[in-house]
Amino acid sequence: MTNFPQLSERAQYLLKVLVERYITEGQPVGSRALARDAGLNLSPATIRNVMADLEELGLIAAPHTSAGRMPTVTGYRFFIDTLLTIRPLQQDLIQHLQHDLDVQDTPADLLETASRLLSEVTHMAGVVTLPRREAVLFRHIEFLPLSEKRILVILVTGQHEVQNKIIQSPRQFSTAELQVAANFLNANFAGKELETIRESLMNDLLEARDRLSNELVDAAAIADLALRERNQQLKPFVLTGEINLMDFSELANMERLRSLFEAFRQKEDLVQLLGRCIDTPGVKIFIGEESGHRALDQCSLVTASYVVNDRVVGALGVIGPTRMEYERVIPLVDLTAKLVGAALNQKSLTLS
Amino acid sequence: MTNFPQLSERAQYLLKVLVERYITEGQPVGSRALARDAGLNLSPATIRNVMADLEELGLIAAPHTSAGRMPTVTGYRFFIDTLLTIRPLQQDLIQHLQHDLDVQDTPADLLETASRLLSEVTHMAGVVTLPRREAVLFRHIEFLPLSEKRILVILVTGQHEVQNKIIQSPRQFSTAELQVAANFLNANFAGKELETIRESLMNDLLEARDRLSNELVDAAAIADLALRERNQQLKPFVLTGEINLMDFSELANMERLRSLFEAFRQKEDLVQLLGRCIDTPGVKIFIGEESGHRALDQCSLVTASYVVNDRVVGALGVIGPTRMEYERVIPLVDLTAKLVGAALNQKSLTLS
DNA sequence: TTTAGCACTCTTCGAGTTAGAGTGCTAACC
DNA sequence: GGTTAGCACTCTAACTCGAAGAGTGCTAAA
Repeated sequence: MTNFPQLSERAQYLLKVLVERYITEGQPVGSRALARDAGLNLSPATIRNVMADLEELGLIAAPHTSAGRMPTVTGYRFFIDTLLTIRPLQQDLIQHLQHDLDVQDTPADLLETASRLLSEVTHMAGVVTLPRREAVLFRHIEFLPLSEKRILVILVTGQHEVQNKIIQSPRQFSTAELQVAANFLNANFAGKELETIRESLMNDLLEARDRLSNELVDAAAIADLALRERNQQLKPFVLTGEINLMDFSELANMERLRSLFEAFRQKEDLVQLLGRCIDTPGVKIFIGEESGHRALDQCSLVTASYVVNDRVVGALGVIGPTRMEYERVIPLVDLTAKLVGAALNQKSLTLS
Repeated sequence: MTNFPQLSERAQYLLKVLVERYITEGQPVGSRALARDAGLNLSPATIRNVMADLEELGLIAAPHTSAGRMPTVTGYRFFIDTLLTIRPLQQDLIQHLQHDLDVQDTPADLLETASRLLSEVTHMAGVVTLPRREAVLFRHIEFLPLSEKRILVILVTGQHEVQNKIIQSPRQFSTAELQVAANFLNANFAGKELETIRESLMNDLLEARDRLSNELVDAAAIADLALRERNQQLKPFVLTGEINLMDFSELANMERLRSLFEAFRQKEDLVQLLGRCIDTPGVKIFIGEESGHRALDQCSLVTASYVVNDRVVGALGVIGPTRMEYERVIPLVDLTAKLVGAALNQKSLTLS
């Protein structure tokens, strides 16, 4: 956390007023306007002296000589860390969130809803990572024969997530054979970790191929294909409301916007950034260049990690211009993360 | 099809050259440039006379007095309908498409790939509707108990599509009970139409409640919930590469772009438009305002319907600025539609 | 029918001007 | 010492102006 002990109470207060005004107006704030807003009965000249100090410290800056001042990244940082007065969420908004995030639905739908809510409430972009699962527990598997050697695999994990893919089997299997294989896997491995299952199957296969029943060999072969490389990471997060960002004048520049959207499409930068949030619990904020990603230079990212079964497994947040109403966004992101965590908690309780 | 019999061969040829040049250059075409491009050994003055005629007929227009001419919607229409020389696709591109669209994958992934290919090859936006299924055939169902009265339903249809949702059952069921219910449904209804199954179950239930086994009553109750209202229509098409559209100067306008992207998000306009394509087989083109949707005013849409089992079930295409290389895009869309149809055909052959 | 010639129109771009906003500095004030 | 009025200064935004360039339409001649 940055600190500026050399700043007087008054200077801090004036910085706060300046940032607040800049956030609502979007225009550099001049000394006259600030004098009026502050309500301290000080003349613009006095204010100017203070502003010069603040500029000296790198907290505010002027786009050019004869314009007012606007907060720098450091200025925002200090504002958020020590000056911000969080506005509690309105009661009806809280209820709205609780209602929408409590519906009994698949995890995928829940995250989609969360992302949509974040973007709708803030008029910015909402993002939610899929929960991380170091331990993906096997719950249930189903094989359906398609034409020739193709098999439709349906895999249900302990988190009630359903994945399906088509595999090419080495030879054609009958419905009955596949049923036997699925039954075997379901009966013996429910609740075990996915990778462990594969390994153990492969070991059995190598060690004792001769002594095993044909069914078992088949089951192992298919299971190996079915459990190999899951495609989870292709869609690492849900992003909603990107186009809201077109409405902000500070982003309304084709090149900038293009590279921002390109970053959203490529996903890597955001994944990396959201990954950093998962390490630390609570709300985390990246202002402008703090993110370290060019495309996000003009943006801020307010995130919070969400917790399922006492483990931080994902992060969600809001992406918008640096000039955003942090005092509203922060509690919103915070609450949403808690609600998402709670909703997912309910879901992953049992293997009944 | 529009026709202009009053146009001389020469005038038509000049129109063609003009449109082609406008498409590649993006600038209004003047008489001097057109004279050079046409290679007819005519002076600019002569060309000007012809251009005046073309303007009279509403085929070209000038943005202002002293600029060159550019095609109107009518001009593009006439160009496409009667002047266009289709450029055959390059052999390696054809192979690329065949390869990528032939991979054995789930239908959802196939459509995703098709959309991506369309956008990547054209540097515009690609769109693919999900196949329409009047008759959704039941193939297989699976019930997994979650906490309390919640049940995870996995439904596989005849088209190898996997849907999953969570339902609230009237009372708690054991794994075994659910297994019995699923077995009953799988054994008796595979290959039947989804709605028919629901109706028949409900009828049985009403007519002969007393005489039926408890298992059957339970199975019917759960199946009713499980088969009710599928959420297919929430995602009616796959759209890719929208951000490519930001690179076109004629669309590089915040308001325009914003409303275009908004239309993409709301989906209705596009659904309606693509729906119109499903009625007629073959390639269909909407130029600018022809689409009848404000947001698409500056865009053209080149679509083709795709056919599975001799039935037109979907459409796909490319969205870009009216100024696009139709002679390349048309055969691309055409071929892609055929390949998608063929790939889906293979998949939905059997219930084995 | 084609073409050269020419007057005309319209856009684009840079230069020049002005009005306004806001600053920094200085000197006076409490 | 903190505060303030006054003032010169700077920079932007918006406007005008003029010149250059592109392209047209019309006319009259080939």
